[in-house]
Formats: sequence, structure tokens, C-alpha cells
Amino acid sequence: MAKRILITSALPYINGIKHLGNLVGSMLTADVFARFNRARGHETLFLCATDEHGSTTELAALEAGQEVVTFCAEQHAAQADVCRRFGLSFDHFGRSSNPPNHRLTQHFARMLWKNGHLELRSTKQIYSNADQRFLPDRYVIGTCPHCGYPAARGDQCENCTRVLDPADLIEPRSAISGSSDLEIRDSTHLFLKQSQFVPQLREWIGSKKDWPVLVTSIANKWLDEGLHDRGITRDVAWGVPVPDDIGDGKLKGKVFYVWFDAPIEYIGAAWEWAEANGKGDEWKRWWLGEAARDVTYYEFMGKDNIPFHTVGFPVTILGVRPQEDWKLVDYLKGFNYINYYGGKFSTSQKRGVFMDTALEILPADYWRYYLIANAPEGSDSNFTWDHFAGVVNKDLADVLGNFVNRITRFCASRFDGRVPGEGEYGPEEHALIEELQRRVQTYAEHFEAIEFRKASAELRAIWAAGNEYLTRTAPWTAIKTDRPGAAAAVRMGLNLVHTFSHLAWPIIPTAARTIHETIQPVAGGGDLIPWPEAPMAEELDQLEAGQPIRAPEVLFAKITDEQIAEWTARFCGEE
RNA sequence: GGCAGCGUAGCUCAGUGGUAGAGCAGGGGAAUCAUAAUCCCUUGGUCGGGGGUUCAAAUCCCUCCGCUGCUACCA
Repeated sequence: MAKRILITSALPYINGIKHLGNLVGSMLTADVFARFNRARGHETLFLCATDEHGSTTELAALEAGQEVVTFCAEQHAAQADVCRRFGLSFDHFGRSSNPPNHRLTQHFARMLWKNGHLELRSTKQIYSNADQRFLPDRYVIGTCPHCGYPAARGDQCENCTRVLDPADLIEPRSAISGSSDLEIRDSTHLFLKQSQFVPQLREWIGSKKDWPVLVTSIANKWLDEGLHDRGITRDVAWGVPVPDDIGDGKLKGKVFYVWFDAPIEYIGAAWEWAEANGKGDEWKRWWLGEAARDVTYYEFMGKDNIPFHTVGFPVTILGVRPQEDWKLVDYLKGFNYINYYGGKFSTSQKRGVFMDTALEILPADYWRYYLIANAPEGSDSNFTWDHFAGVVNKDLADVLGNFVNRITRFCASRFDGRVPGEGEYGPEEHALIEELQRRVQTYAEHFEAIEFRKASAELRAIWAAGNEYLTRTAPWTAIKTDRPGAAAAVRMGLNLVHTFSHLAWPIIPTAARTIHETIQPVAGGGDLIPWPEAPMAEELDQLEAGQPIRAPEVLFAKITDEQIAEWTARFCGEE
């Protein structure tokens, strides 16, 4: 029965191309899950967008010597391009700075204001006269009052790790201009009264028995420590403006905090999708009220994002009830981090591998397979070039690629490159069919449970079962004495190739298509290779006798020791 | 400092009360269709240390050690 599946990936921040850790923790895993659901025939809406607002963007644009609007437009285009080349199949890749998010963010704020969940509070903010702007805490630097470290940031001292208040710093100065002409000014802000929602949130989180421990433990930690009310406006220029009818007109010139508007862009992206595709109000069907009741909503993100999705965004949604009933997340998949040789991937230090440079080196499917098979689900995982090359060479080149190659070439040389029709399936074939029936079921169950490592391991086992079968039946030997027997084995082998393509498509879509085309063209345009839903006895006996096949070029070239050495040197980082 | 997660074979990781597992790497063998690719067998671990509960603990409890992350105005 077709289901309706809404999937959002955590929004990549606009500031630069993302690294492999960002990719696997949100966009890629969400993509594989989206493809799996589409392949099974479920109505799927997969959304992502760039998260563009905030002081970090303003300062990055400043550094790049660009207007913020230009900077964001260029960065968005660059990210959209690299995502497309990675095969990320967003139904829409939006922008948090686009009009739908402005409208929605202001709408949610008005509703929260009307429902009494927002209040005005006066706060002390650091203002830099030289920069003519308020400074976020981390952009005030000075000497740490605890350890004397001279370059401590206003939020936390990197040296002694203590949490600081910028007012505590000795000789504070602006991180932007270096100016020490700073003053403390009063500034009025809107606060979201999150503390009122603790019982509701606790009950909601408590009901999610199937969420990863990582997710519920982080959520419960925040609830146990007592939720602080959170300021949802900022004294910056680049963001969604606070409308005049909120806060008694005392918030002129202020914008909403990026973490308030960014999750709302999940809804905004659906609106953008509808506008871009002439679908009118259809986006509401996915998000709002009774029409969205049968939608199951999945979120994917790295662990740093979990508090905002288990507390912040849910409060926004709960706070506009009962008037409006927007979708709360049904399943939240959180990921740990990938480390690079024991250290963190770092955008600022250019340490590690980034999406654009990854594609300069190897096709997307190499990365997709490796990252999915080693997704940091249980704990942080560690990327090394040796490990990467080992997995790619063994699993993709040797087990899968070589399987396709050996059977198609044998068919080409001994059966005229056509699916042989002679011979009948016997005990070996029936045993294989039974095994695959079981394994494919398990593989699907791992996907449904959103367990990527386990799914990948099962897929690999399915490929290996093909190799084991060929070894047992040995058509290259059988052909000398039992041509029909050899023919049946080859026919089975080709059916396996075809089925492998369908099974692998969610993870390695491009290679899956190439593999499929060794047997026959992909039906219906080729944007989707559906799940093999029929019993394996049918799936593995569906190729027409006499149908021509074509042995492929090398599907997956092996990574050489020289390449490993070169890449290790090239990507060692700047330390 | 507080909190959380993790610690299982050389490596990457499954395994939450009932005789320690997988893949890779290592060793032996088979096969020769294939990208020297495959298949079979196999070496290898007092499950971070210690203590406790239990007929039985990798699994539950306590404690210590180590690693990682979070700690709310960077996102």
C-alpha cells in the first residue's frame, strides 16, 4: 500500500561547500532513504535548502568582499550544483532567504505572539562603534579571566574550555576589526517561552521508543536541565525582519534568529516546490492539518542539530496549536561525526574531504557507497584513505563490478551475447532464489528501520551470494559436458545482474543504471529504478531468452596505492 | 566542572542476560568465466580495569581509566 513520506535533510549552512561528514549526516542518508521510498512506489517529498541567515553569513560576505545577497546567491548555486552532481534527488532545494520562508516565519511569530508564547525582554549586548554593529558573543575576543589565554572568545575560552560571558573578558575587542571601542548597550528582544512546553515535549519525546538513543538522550538532557526561554531575534541585518505588529513596535530593524527561521524553511521549501511546479496549495497537504494526517515525516541530521529539532522547532509548532496543526516529526534520525585521521573535518582549516573536491577525484557512487556503508550511526567513525580504498576496491570493484563483468563476458563469449533459453532451473537455482528472497526482505527491513550500515552489509551479502552461486554451478566447466546446465546458470547470472541493479539503485544510482543497461534499457526514462517487489522466483526468471546483452566497460576502477599516497598528501590539511 | 555517547579480533564495526560474531587484513586450499577479480577452510579476542547482582554478565548495578561530543547569542 502506497504511503506518503515526507523527508527533510538538515539544511546545509550557506557558508561554503560541505564536507563528507555533513554530507553523510544529513543530505546523503536522506537521499538514499528518499530513493528507497520512491523505488517502492511511495509518494515521497524530499526537501532541502540552504540555511542563509545570521551574522556568520554577514561576516563571511564581508570577508569575501561581496554583498550578502550576492554572496548567498553564488553559494547557493554552488551548493545546488555539487548536490546535483552527487545525485542528491531533492524534490526541491530551496533557500531560507526566499519569500515563502519570510511569510511563514512571520506568520509563526505572529501566531506565537497572539498565543502569548513570546515576550519582550531587555538584554545587554556588546556594540562595536568601529564596526557599527552589535557583536555576537563569539566575535568579541579578549583575555580569559580564568586562564589568561589572550585570544579567548566571548562565548567560551578555547584554551581552558570554560563558558564565558563577553563582559568577563579582559581587554575585549572586536574580532572583526580588532577595535576595542566597544560598549554595552541595552537591546530589546523577543523570547520564546520554551520552559512552558517542557511537559508536552517530555511526553512527546517519551513516546518515541524507536528513535536512536543518541537523539532521545540529547533531547532528554535538555529537558532535564530545564529549558531556558530562548531569544528568537537578533541585532543583525541579514534575516527575516520582525514585523511591526509584533512586540509593540519595539523591534524595528531586528530580524529573527537564524535558528528560529531555518527549520521553518522545511515548510518553506515545500511552498517553494509548489510554486516552482505549479502546484498551488498542494504543499499544505504535506504539512498542515487533516490533509497531512497520513504523512510520515522523517528528519535527518548530525548530532549538533538535534536540540533544535527536538526542542526548538517543536515548540514553534506546538505554540501555534490549537489554531493550526502543523506536522511534527515522526522519526528523527541523528548521526555522529566522521573524523579525518582522528581529528575533526574542518571547513575553516580546510581539513578533510569536501563535496566538490571529492567529485574531482572519483565518481559520486564511490563516495555514496563508502559513506552509506560506514555511516556514523552508533558512534563517530573515522575516515582514512586506506580504509576508503579498501572498501571501494573490495565491495564495488571486486564483489559487485567483477560479478557483472565475469558473467556478461562469459555470456558474450560462449552464448553469443544473448540470454540463453536452454536448460531449466534446478536445486542450485531454487536454493539461491530462496536465499535472496530472505536477504532482500532483510535488506528492505534495514532500510525501513533506517539502519544504513546493516542495509549495506546485506546488499553486499546479496552480491556475494551471486559469486558463490557462480562458483557452485561453474558454467565455464559445465559447458564442456552440459550445455543446457551452463545455459541455465548464465541465464540466472544475468537475471542476478538485473536484480542487483534494482536493489542497489537507492545507494549507487548512476552505477545501478549502467549495470541495468548491460542487460536492457531502464524502463520509463531512467530517473527511477523500482524495487523488485515480485517474489524472487519471478524476479530472477524474467529476462527474455534471446535478448541481447552487452558486457560493460570496467564499472569500478580500482583505487591504486599511488592514488592513496597522492590523496593522503593532498588532503592532509593545514596544520 | 556538568551531562551524554562510546570503549568487543591487527583495522572498521554488529551483538542488551543463556556455548563470543561479520567484513577487511593474515594463513592454507580450490577454481581459471572475470578488473590477479572469485569461492571454501582457517589463525586471531580473559568483550577498557576492578568490584557487585545472578544458576548464568560483553549485556544489569557500582567504581576507576580512556576517547569523543554537547554545555544553550556560531550554525
